[in-house]
Amino acid sequence: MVGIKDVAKAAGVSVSTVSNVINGKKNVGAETKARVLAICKEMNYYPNTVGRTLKSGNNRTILFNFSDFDRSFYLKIINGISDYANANDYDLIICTKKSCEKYMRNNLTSGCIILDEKMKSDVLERAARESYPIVVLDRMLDNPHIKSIVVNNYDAMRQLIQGIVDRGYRKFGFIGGQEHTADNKERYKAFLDVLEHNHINFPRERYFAGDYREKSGYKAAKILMLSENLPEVLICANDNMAIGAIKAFRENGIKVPEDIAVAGFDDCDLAEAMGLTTVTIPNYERGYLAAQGLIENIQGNRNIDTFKITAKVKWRKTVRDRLER
Amino acid sequence: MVGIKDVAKAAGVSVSTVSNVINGKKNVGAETKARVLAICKEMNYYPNTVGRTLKSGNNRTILFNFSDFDRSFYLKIINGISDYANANDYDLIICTKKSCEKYMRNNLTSGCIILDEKMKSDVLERAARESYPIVVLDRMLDNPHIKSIVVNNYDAMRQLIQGIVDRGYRKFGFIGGQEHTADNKERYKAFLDVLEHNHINFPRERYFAGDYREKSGYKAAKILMLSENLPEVLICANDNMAIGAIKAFRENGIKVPEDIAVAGFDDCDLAEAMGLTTVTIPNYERGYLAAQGLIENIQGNRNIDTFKITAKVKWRKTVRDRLER
DNA sequence: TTGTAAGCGTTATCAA
DNA sequence: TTGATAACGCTTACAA
Repeated sequence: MVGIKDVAKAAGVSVSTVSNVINGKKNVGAETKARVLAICKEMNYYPNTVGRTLKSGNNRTILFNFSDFDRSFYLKIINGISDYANANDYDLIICTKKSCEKYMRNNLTSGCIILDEKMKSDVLERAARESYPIVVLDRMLDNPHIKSIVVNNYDAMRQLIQGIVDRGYRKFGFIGGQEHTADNKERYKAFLDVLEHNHINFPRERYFAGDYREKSGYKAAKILMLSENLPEVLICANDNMAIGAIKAFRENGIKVPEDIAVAGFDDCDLAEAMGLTTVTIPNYERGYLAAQGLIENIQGNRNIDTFKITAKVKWRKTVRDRLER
Repeated sequence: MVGIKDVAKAAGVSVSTVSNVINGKKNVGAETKARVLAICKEMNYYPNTVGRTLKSGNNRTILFNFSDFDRSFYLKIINGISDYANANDYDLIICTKKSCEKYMRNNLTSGCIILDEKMKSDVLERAARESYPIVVLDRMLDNPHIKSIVVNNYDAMRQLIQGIVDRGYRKFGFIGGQEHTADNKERYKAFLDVLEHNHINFPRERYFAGDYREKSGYKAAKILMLSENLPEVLICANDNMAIGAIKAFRENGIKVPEDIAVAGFDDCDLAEAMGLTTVTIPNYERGYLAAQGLIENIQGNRNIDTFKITAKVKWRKTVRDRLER
């Protein structure tokens, strides 16, 4: 591998001169500069990031961590991050699982964005420091070097449920997601609050515990169908479960939305194709904002205020107006 | 940041001893080892990858490069790569766009897997070397340090088309993808070969040029509908275009498959939901095999034979048997 | 304007 | 069994 020394030798100058040239320092003669540059190209030389990083620390590189491969909206988030990073001349390293913890400790990167829910918060608290800001998605952390970017699940779910109430529905069913997640709690709380506000009773036996996966929605619907009378509408804490439920209904000859209406949350790819009423989250923008928030903090423009992203209800055909019969 | 020196000082030993301990060398006294380990934990010390890499070169890290965020099967490929890498104690760094070129030249990683079609082949030819093997997906490269893993598009398309012929179809339309890609050429060639073999005429005016995106399928279908008589079946070089075409047909009251049958290629998430007949590619497995091929080569078990992955036809309801009317 | 040399965090060699 | 020291490729004072 050709290194800075080889270039220096070939150009008949010292390594520092080569370094100064490739880093655009202006204390180099025009002639020397041209010669060195020519030789770099000729020898196909590229500075070694590792050597460079080790010395200087700062290297315009950020880290993104995720590990759930089932949710295709992750690609959109990555797209947003990638675009912002590129536009600002930062490199982006993405990693999955535990490698991330390692990279946070090295000065390979100058900061990171965390989406992986399996990443423990206390690890993040320990890794974050003045010279290593962190942005977390979908979780709230109170730390001077960590910025949170979260979706306003509560307001979006409130709008969805109130809209459904306004469309004449009174008898609700609910399939919850992974119970410990902040997402799920917020979504369920909004659901309950709106019903209460409208003096609508929600008996606990119409709550079904799922895990955000399609299968759990399918199973919950199967159980639901055992009961004497179906709810008028089934709210699911995410789209995957809603889709699972719809499949179960169809298999049993129950029509959506004629026999039961269904709503989800997330607006995944399938949601549009299936005509599922849901809540749409601007994922590309979320990634973009995360990268922006991180890079601003890296560059010293400190701002760790939590950013709440607005999500919007998408009315589609799995929920129709009961009053317009 | 706590470094090896800090640990050495705290433990009252030299840095080499600490290094030997954390690398599991056996030339260290049991007592010393225990003390050092305890202090590492206590001080929350993790070796710096950058320093380590700079010195040793080899660092059990591989690189994956992609840059198209529209295709959700990328996540499945990543999942496969990630699982194999993890199981073999390798770190995985994913990067998009041009950062990759940089990382290939450094010894940050020991090899890479390339999916990004925008990555130029000559760059890869230059980067590949004994100590830096490369695996390319979806392209064939003849280089002693590059292994190709490709999908057997030809056989799969042949099966699909022959199956459609067997189901009684004779009048075909075709929407092609990006014309320069190997994928597309192979798929189209198989299509033509099967028709010829069955003595079925395919007039060139029933070929439409697309670009693999949904919109181009939509537009092609719009144009198709201008003609006097529709083909009996429309073959699309991928699912996205097939979906676009189906949307166009539906908007114009043309029923699929009653008025025209449609087939795609890829088996994307939406394909199942829409009942699209297509070809399914085992993406998780593809990623897994790529990681395996790469790591084997890194470890000196040289094998650069091209690997052809078998894809399978998935018959669904957008193509029905014409004979069973 | 250019060169010398120290140092970034680690591992490897060799001597103690 | 342990420690001193050079080396990895680069940047950066500082000296020339």
